[in-house]
Amino acid sequence: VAQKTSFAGFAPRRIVAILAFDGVVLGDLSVPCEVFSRVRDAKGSLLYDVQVCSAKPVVRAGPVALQVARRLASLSRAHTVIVPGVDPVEQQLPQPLLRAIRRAAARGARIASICTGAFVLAASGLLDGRRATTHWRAAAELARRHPALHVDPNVLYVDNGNILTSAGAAAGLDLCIHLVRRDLGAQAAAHVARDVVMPPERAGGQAQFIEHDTPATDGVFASLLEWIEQHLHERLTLRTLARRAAMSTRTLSRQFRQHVGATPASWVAHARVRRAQRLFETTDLSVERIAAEAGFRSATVLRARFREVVGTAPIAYRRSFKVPLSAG
DNA sequence: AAAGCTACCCGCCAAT
DNA sequence: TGATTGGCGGGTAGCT
Repeated sequence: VAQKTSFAGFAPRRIVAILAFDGVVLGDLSVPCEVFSRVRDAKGSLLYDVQVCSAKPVVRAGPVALQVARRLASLSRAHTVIVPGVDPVEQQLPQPLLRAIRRAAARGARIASICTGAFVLAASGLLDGRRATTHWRAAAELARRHPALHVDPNVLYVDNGNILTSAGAAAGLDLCIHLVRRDLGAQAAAHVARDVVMPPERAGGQAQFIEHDTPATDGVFASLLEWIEQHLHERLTLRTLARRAAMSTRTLSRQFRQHVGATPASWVAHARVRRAQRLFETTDLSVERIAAEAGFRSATVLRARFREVVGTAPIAYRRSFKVPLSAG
């Protein structure tokens, strides 16, 4: 049950506690700092109290050492706890940290992880039996180390109510905006999104974006994925791909799933949407034309698939993401 | 908008 | 003998 104690005309400033620890990813730490400390009411006063907390006064973060003023005890008053990514993910996490997270959750605080912060939440046991996401590159490892989770590498973030996880660093931004929307409504979310220069379409909804990178794969599949990219406009059936890879269709489906982590057809479908996205961003081509370029059988199919994956209509997407040509 | 069709996906199993 | 392959068939997702 979320705390919604507010008296008429007076809303308590919510405490957002951001955890720091050895190996914390600086980008993931700073994004929530930026977002939550920019949210103000109409009179201009801050609506969140951002507090960075750690188990010890100084923590190591890549090339720098961070001096952190607050200790874990501060979590006891937090409305929301943000867990940034950890690198490397294999490292031992201090028990007091995990205990503090569990205690905060048990108290009813909202817990959200960014990127590989999901490994910290998983280690605390809070994600057992739940759907979760993390950076796509780490998704398989997360699933391997914590079989009790349902890891979904294809979404921006997963909202389980009081436990949330998000994908890469950029998705952490989406997650923070999402939290603001839950607390204060769409208008406040749109306002802070504008403040950090995030496009309104992306800020506005349940859109679940796909990360654009291709997974690291060995020989045959790397070149097969490459070949797919170059032949998206053609008809790519399982049979075609299998012939290309010199395997039977059965073996291809099996190997593809094993090495790439997706089925051939769904991979091709996503690749087509990504291609369409890029064309909408960088060209003025018609929907029909882009459909053809990206290998959709019709503009209708493109609209459906695009909406399904990206969460917005193609034209609306273009309106907010079109990259302007540099003015001369 | 509904129905029929096609291609996909995956469990199963014999063959390599 | 264990691992991988590839054909088969049924259930189904997505397109026409």
